[in-house]
Amino acid sequence: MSRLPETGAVQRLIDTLSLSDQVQHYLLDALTSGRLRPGDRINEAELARTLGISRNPVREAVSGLAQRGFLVSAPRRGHFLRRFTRQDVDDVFSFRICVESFAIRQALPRMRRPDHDDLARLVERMIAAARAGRLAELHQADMALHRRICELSGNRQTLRAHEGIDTEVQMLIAYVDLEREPPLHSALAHLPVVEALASGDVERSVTAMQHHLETTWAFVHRMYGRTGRGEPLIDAGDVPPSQVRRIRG
Amino acid sequence: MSRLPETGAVQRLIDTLSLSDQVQHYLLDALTSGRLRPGDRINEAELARTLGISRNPVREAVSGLAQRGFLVSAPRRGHFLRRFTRQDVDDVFSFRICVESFAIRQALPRMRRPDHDDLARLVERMIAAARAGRLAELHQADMALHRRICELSGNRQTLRAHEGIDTEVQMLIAYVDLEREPPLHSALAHLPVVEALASGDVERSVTAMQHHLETTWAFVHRMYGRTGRGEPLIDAGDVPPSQVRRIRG
DNA sequence: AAACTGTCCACTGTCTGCAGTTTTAGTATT
DNA sequence: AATACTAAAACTGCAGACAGTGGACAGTTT
Repeated sequence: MSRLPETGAVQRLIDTLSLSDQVQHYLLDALTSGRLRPGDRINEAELARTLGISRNPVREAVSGLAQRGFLVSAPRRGHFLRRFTRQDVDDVFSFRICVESFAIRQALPRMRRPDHDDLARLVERMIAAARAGRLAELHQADMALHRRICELSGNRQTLRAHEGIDTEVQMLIAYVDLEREPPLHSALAHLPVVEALASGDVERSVTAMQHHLETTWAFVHRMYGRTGRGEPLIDAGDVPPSQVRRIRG
Repeated sequence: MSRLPETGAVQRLIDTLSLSDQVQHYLLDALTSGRLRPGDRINEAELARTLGISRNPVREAVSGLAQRGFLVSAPRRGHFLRRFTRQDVDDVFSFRICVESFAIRQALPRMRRPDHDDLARLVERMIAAARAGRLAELHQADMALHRRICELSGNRQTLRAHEGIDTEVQMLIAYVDLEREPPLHSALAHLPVVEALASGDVERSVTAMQHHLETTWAFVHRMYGRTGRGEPLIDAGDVPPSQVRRIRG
């Protein structure tokens, strides 16, 4: 059985992802799509059975998501989807403004004509999608736009940070299936940003982006009950159901 | 035997971390202390034997570190400690400035007298350590100071991002065992930051911090060979040794 | 009725074993 | 001697299994 020379290369294209990675994507999709809801428990064995694989890849995937902060782990009890408080919303969005502003500052001086065209196309796609009522595509192009700006910054740390934020934002808006901004409004909101970028004016671009993000922030913020900006910083939101264990009095 | 009210807290001290977590700490220490050098391969089986445990916990730990970006994984070939380029240094430090400036902006309005005292004590400890030549303690207090500011910001995203940056910085400076800044100079450099914070002036504080970080940046930057800010963004530094595989023919 | 105790079940954390791939060492060939 | 080829060794990725822990429930006691 002479192994073909290309086998290696072909393989690399086919089986690119390990089972663990596939499980992670599966879970991330479940998380960001709202199929899994905050507080939900991840049952490793059951998930393994469902996917028809052993528990090892599942464990690696789940443990990775926990380390990245998307799940909370309770030793010997399992992993749970995070709960979110109003403070989490504020933390994520304020930090997001910080990161994306920084991305613009680094990206703009490096951007060339085709890059600007890229962004413009994305906005056009958003508008078209919004008009046609294709919300999924609108949402996807939205993320792509923000991500692209971070890519253009050329700063890997920025891009990495943005990935985390992005996932978190999706989780935030997934489980309050919100009447969000009117789609078209949401699409048009990106226009000033791209135009400012095209003008080459850094400060104007940053301001435009900040304004856009603050608007989104406000929409999401409104969905979350009063959970206390002023509350103690106890990691409260994260306790799984029955961990509310009585402190005997 | 009536359980004492503190039982919960005590438990948390007693019940040992999972093996995976212990392995991760072990590896993180190896990474940041420079005991493992860039390009080094992690041999799961060997590590498991060394620690006297099975490969599963090791795999989970390694996989987690890879997902957090501290190791690079080559499918079916193993995990390797990242290599760093000059661009990595620039990315990390410019982003660090972004994050810590943001941390100051959020932290300062929330800081009270005891918080300022905390920071002041840390600087004193640094100076004392520097004078006494206790470099490890100096280094530790240094990290604690920066971390404390992020904690005081009350923003979990900021704190999380800082943890990643912090680890990366330690890896950066661990493997070029550099003749760094003179210890005392390094300690004293934090004084303006803490003083500015105490004055309550946000902009002055941010400026002081930026200046401090830029100085450190310059020191580290100097250690790294010319690898090209202008080079393509190919993830080049990360290819493990023998991946330079011959293209037959 | 409330609280405590003991038992049972489900699940996590960990271990051992196997298959397929990559790497390496050794051998043959030019 | 250097290169191409081959066979063995090593390692990763995954599967299956076991032991110990935590949670739920029922029975008992105050």
